[in-house]
Parts: sequence; structure tokens; C-alpha cells
Amino acid sequence: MPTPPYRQIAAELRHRITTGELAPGDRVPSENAIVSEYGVAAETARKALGVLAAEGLTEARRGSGTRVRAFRPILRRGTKRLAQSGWGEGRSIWEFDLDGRPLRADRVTVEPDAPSPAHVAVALGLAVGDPVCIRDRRYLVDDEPVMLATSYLPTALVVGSPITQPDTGPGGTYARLAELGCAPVHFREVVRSRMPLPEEAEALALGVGTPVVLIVRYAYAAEGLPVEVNEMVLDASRYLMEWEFPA
Amino acid sequence: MPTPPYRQIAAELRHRITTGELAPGDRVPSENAIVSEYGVAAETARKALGVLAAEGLTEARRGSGTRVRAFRPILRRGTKRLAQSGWGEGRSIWEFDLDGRPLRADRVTVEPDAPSPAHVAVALGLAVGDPVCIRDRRYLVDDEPVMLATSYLPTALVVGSPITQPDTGPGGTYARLAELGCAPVHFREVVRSRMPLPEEAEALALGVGTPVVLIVRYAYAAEGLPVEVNEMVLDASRYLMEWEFPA
DNA sequence: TAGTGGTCTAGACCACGAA
DNA sequence: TCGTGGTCTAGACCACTAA
Repeated sequence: MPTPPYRQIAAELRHRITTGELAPGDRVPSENAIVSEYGVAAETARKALGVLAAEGLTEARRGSGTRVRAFRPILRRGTKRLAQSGWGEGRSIWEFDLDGRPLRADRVTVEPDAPSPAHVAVALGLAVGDPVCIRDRRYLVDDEPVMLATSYLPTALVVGSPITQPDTGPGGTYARLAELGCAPVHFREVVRSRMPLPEEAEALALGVGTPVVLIVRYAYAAEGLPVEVNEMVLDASRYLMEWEFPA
Repeated sequence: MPTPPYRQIAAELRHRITTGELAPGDRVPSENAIVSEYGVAAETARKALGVLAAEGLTEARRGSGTRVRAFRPILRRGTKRLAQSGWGEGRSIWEFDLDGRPLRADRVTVEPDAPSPAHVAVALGLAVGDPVCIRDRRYLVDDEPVMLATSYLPTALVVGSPITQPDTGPGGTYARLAELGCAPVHFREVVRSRMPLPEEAEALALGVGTPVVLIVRYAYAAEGLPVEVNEMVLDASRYLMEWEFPA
């Protein structure tokens, strides 16, 4: 079982990328170039390039060409409050953009009184179908979509507050929850990663070979009362996530 | 620009998977079945199935068939110490196996006195090339590989201790660091996700369409002294990660 | 308009698994 | 042995981009 040609070609090109011979933005050999250089059929050349694309290393554009992709993430700090200096903050093995640029919200929809899905009801301590307020939006940085988010809050808790409006006002949802006497005091974030569904790929304008990171944040008020479930879908090629905690 | 046939076929099959009509473990229509059912060429049928595989929804095995994949993660608690009851622990929108099964180490190698790579040197507050102890291993659950890990510790700190041996003894590296007067008191974890490199896919026996999660853990002793950098590579289809923190 | 990537076909041969 | 997925070819047509 020798390595098939398309994998050998992919390996050669990958080597040129990982060693930096082909830098981000550089054009990778075209299908035609591979056909003539390696003496293979067009479909075989395509398949070789397809391997790199599926690995997230390259991005093809019809009419233009195939280019090496860059990883230019923004930093998401999970535990902002603990991030005092002294812990080598900012020192990472990866380069990242400072999170100075604002997240702009987009496609904001609010359903103040929707039946709770089963998995949300359990997390919020409700019965399945109990009313919840569902806040849906997309976040953009430099007009490029980077994250989708869907929040669920008990309708019984937030009815009548700006939380049921598209604009929650200064300080956002958590400030309003505090005014309602339910300020979050504890957070739990559960994270996984997978390849995107077509809708997610479309909404985030993901290139092929780009996974998404799913973060589900559970916010608790005093006495362990759950007040919010926030399901986030992040473009994995745009995010670096950080959590800090004591031993 | 109508949707090409192979995408339409993929969408139909995907729908049957996401609705549960095709459950994890079930066989998906074979290439031949798709050819005769949709009246397309074999390569087109292959491409349709390839879409689902790239999305991580299915897994093909030569001679056998293509089956729907399952997501059976194990839970990794980042902040174990904070995990007191009352915060709805264990209540997640995803099912997961309890982390009662032990992680077994595999392919353990130790280099007690290696030159530090640039990115590690910066994080550890060393000069590039200063000696570090590099501990490399693979972790398995039920004899299946789930994570790769590479630790870097300053050689000047750990020379002569069991940390430079394959077996670090009871309590592991952190217990030994404590005995050296450098007990970690603070952790920082930086996370990203991407598609695996071929070596990673091989070492973790990853199916196509399976991303990896990269966690870099920085451990600090008192006064912010960095004592360890641990680069982990997790099979995204086997892990759920959790972090908890106060507001 | 020339070059690029995207889709599709019809046919071939191979490697592997299960019956 | 037969059905499965994996690879490859030679050729065709299309859609898009840039010069």
C-alpha cells in the first residue's frame, strides 16, 4: 500500500507551507501546473489541492487561484477578572490581535416568550416547554462574522425588562440581571469543537477545513440559581480562547 | 448557479442523519446504491459521501460500509478545585461519559536537557536555547488514543528530580515541583482548534472531518514564576472541556 | 480572452471485509 | 466471492477573475 500520488503531492506542498517556503497569502501551484509538473490527471491534481484545503492550510478562489491561509486570531478572555499582571499575560506561543476592536452585533432577534427546548430547560431548572426568552445574534469584527450566539433566560425572570428588547442597554444583559436582583456570580463554560453545519459555515463565511468551537456558558446567580444559558459558535480560525484559574 | 447534485444528495443524507432517521452506527447508502437511486456517476456519489465524511458525520471503512458517527466525549474539567456542587455540575446540553476511567500514558519520552524552542523560552522567561526538560506522551482511554501532550520545564529547576525520569512518581510532575519549592499556584490555559496535521491524525487515529483542540497550559509558581508549559493536542470528537470561574 | 477552480461522466483497477 | 470504499484517467463543460 504505497502512498497514493495525490497524497505525495499534497505532502510536498504541505512541506513547502509548513517550512514557510510558501507563506500566508502566497499562491500555491495551480491545477494545471501540478498536472504538467507531476504528470497526473487533472482530477488527481485537484484531489491533492483538496487535501490541503480540507486541512485548512489553503483557500481556493475560482478564477483567481489557491492561496496559503493565515491564522490571525483574536483573543477571547474567559476569566477577565482574574487577569492581573504577573501571570505572563499576553505571552502565548501564538500571535494574536489585541482585543481592542469592538465586537459589533448583527442579525439580532429576540423571542421574549418561547417554549424552552429540553436541553435548555434542564440547565435552567425549568420544566420542558416552560417559557424562555431567546436572544439570537451574530458578532462581527471589522465587518467579518466571527461568532454566533443564542442566549436563553427564564421569561418569568426577565419579563418586562430591556432583556426582552433587541437593545439591552448599557452593561448589557448581565447589568439588567443585576438590577433584577439576579446578578451572575459564577460562570461555567463547556467547550467542544467540530466541523460546521452548512448553516453555520454560511453564517460565519467559513472556508473549507475550518472547524467551529462551541462554547456553552451557564450563568448562576446567588445560591446556584441558573439565570442564563448562552450557546456560542465561534469561527475556530479567528479565535484564541483563554481561561485562568488558581491551583 | 443551482446547487450541484452532489451537494443535494449530501443534504438529503445529512437531513436523514440530523433528524435521527439514520442513527449513530447505522449504515448510510453505499456508493452503488446512490448511483442507482439518483442516476449519477460513481464519482459523484463518492463526492456526496465525501461531504458528510468531511463534516465528521460519517465514517467510511473499506470493505465494510459508511456509517453514522457518534459523539461520545469524555469530560475534561479545567478548574477541578472550584467544582463544588450547587453550580449545576454535570448538567450540560451534551451527554458525556463520567471521567471515572483512567487516562493511561503511552509513548512516554523524556529529554532532560534539550535546547528550548523560541516560543517556549519566551513563555518560561528563558533565553532561546536555554536547556529545558521535554516530556512527551500520549494518553489513552480504553486503549484508544485521545490526547497528545508535550511539557517543557526549565532544566535548571528540575535537574536531578524524578521529573527527568519517565515515571515522575505519585502525584506526578506538580507534586515534584511542590517538593522543589515551586508548587504551581496559578494556571493559564490558551485554547484553539484546527484540522490536524497528518502526524496528529495518525497518532490519535482520527477520522476524516475530525478537528483537534490545542490547549497550552502555563503553570506559575509563587510570584508569577513560570514553571511549566504543557502543549496538549486533543481529539475533538472525544472531549468536552469545562472551565468554571466567579464573576 | 486566457487562466483559474468547480462539476460531471464512463470506465478501469485495486484493497479490504464479511459472508 | 462479492460488495464495499479508494484511486486514477481522459475528456468535457461551466463560472469566475484578472489582465
